[in-house]
Amino acid sequence: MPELPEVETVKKGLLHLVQHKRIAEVIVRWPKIVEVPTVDEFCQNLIGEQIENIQRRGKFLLFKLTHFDLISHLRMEGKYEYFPEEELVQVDKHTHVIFKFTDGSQLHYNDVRKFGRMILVEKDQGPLYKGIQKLGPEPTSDEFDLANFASNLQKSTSFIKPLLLNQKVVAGLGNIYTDEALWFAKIHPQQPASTLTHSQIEDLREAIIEVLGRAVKAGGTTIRSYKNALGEAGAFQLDLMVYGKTDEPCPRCGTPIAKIQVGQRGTHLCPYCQKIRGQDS
DNA sequence: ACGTCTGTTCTCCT
DNA sequence: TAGGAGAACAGACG
Repeated sequence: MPELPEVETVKKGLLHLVQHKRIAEVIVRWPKIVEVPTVDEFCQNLIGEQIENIQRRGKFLLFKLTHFDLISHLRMEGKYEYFPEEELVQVDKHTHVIFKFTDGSQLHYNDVRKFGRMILVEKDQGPLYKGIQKLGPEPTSDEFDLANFASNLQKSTSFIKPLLLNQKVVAGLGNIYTDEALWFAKIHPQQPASTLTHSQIEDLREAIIEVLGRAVKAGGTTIRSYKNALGEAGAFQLDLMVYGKTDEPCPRCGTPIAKIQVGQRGTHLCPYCQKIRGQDS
């Protein structure tokens, strides 16, 4: 479930449920989920830790504990599920990490594809983790300013879509919201980033901020729906314009939405609205 | 039944 | 060093 808006929604949900709880025990059922340190250290170090706060950076969750930062990335299908009491707990084959709290409640990390990762580092060292350190600005922050964005696009030799997906120019976009933002800005995903006109760059920046902002307000988007997972249950869903709408009419002009491959990723666009129309360079 | 696709990102290679 | 392919996994779909 993880682009920026979904992760933000999970963060809020988790904060509400587990802030100030103290960890009594941790069980790791699929060791590869824990990247650093060893599974034994991971479990040992977490005992007695209290969840002071939960933050988000790009698509990373950052649990601020008493003596550590726990970094969690959901990758493709990672989910958290909360059980208020032991009697209600359900462990299935995709439950890979179990956090038991001193009050008897539990937080489970489920991940069908096992791509998600957890990293435990010393207190306040989370932002130094390599995956977080290389992230571009948050799309809502002042850092994501037009001049800087434009300069990054001009320096690139790649298509605009793969560039937006790599997290370095701006953090938090994934396959869905990149397609949506490019549609709003009327930019073809395969337009070379360095050929975008200034007006296209302005439109794109606005579209990114707008699309992600609206998705955060809506509580994210669920493509495949699962029950009971944080950030999915009961949330409003953002209405998507192009993602997953292959052959449906473009909401702007009625032309059927096309699906193509761009850099290994399925890509949805309106072939009429989104023509490659940058300047030569 | 099999090939293809999937909300991600890391490593390896050129 | 930038960027493309493949990998890490499991399941849904036609």
